[in-house]
Amino acid sequence: MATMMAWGVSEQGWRKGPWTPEEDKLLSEYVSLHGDGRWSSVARSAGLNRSGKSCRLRWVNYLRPGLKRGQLTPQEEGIIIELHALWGNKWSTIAKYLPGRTDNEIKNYWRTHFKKKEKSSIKHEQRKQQIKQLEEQHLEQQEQQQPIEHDMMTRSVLFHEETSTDQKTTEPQERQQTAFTHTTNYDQHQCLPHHHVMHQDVASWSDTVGDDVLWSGLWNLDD
DNA sequence: AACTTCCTCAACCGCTTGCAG
DNA sequence: TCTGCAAGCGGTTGAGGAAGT
Repeated sequence: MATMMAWGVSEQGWRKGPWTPEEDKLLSEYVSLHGDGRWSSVARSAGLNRSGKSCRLRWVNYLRPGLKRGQLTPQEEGIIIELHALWGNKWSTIAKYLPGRTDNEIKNYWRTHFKKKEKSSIKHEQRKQQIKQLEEQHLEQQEQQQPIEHDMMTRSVLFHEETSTDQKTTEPQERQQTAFTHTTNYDQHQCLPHHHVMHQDVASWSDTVGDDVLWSGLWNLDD
C-alpha cells in the first residue's frame, strides 16, 4: 500500500494517492510548528504538492498525535454499537467518545461488521427459501393423503420461522428504545450519554452477551 | 504452488455547514 | 441578506495482504 501507484495528479495539479514518508515528515513538522487549520495554506507553506483537503485528512486520520493504532477493544466496540444505535452514521460524533480513534476508522469498522451481518441475514433468507421449497414439495406429496394434518404441521414450522425471525428484525425505533433503556445514565436534555458509566455498562454487557446475539439478535443493524 | 475470494484501511469525492466580507 | 471560500463529514473506491480452495 505504501508504494506509489498509478494515482497521478488532480486537475488542479495536486498530487494524489498514498502519502510518502517524506510528505508525512513535511506535514508533521509544519503542523507542529504552526498548528493546524488553514489547510490550503498549510499545503503550500509546507512545500507539499497536495490539496488542503488531502493534508487535513492525512493529519486527522494518521499523523495527529494521540492516535491509537491497532484493533479496537471490546469496550470500544460496545460503545460504537451503542452510539450507532442512538445516532446512526454520525461517525465524527461517535468518534468524540472514543479518544484516539478517528471517524474514518470507526466508519471502516462498522462497514466491515455490517457486511458480516448482512451476509448472515442473506444466508438466513436462503435457508428460509429452501425450507419453503421443501415444504411445498412435501405439501404436494401429502396433500392427497392427509391434508389437515399436514396443514397443521406447515403452520407450526412457519410460525417457528417467523417468530425467530421477528426477533431479528426489530423496527429501528424499537431498537433505539432498547439502546436507551440499556444506557442507564442518560442525559435526556443534551442527548449525550454519560460515557464514564457507559464504558462500564457496555463492557459488562458485551461480556455477558455473545457475539451472535450482538450482531444478529439484539439489533438489526441495517438502517 | 497457483489462483480466487474476502477483508482491511487509506484516500478520494461530493455534499453540507459555518463563517467572513 | 447574499456570496464565496474553507473546513468538515459521510459515502465510496481500490490496492494490498490474508485466507481459502
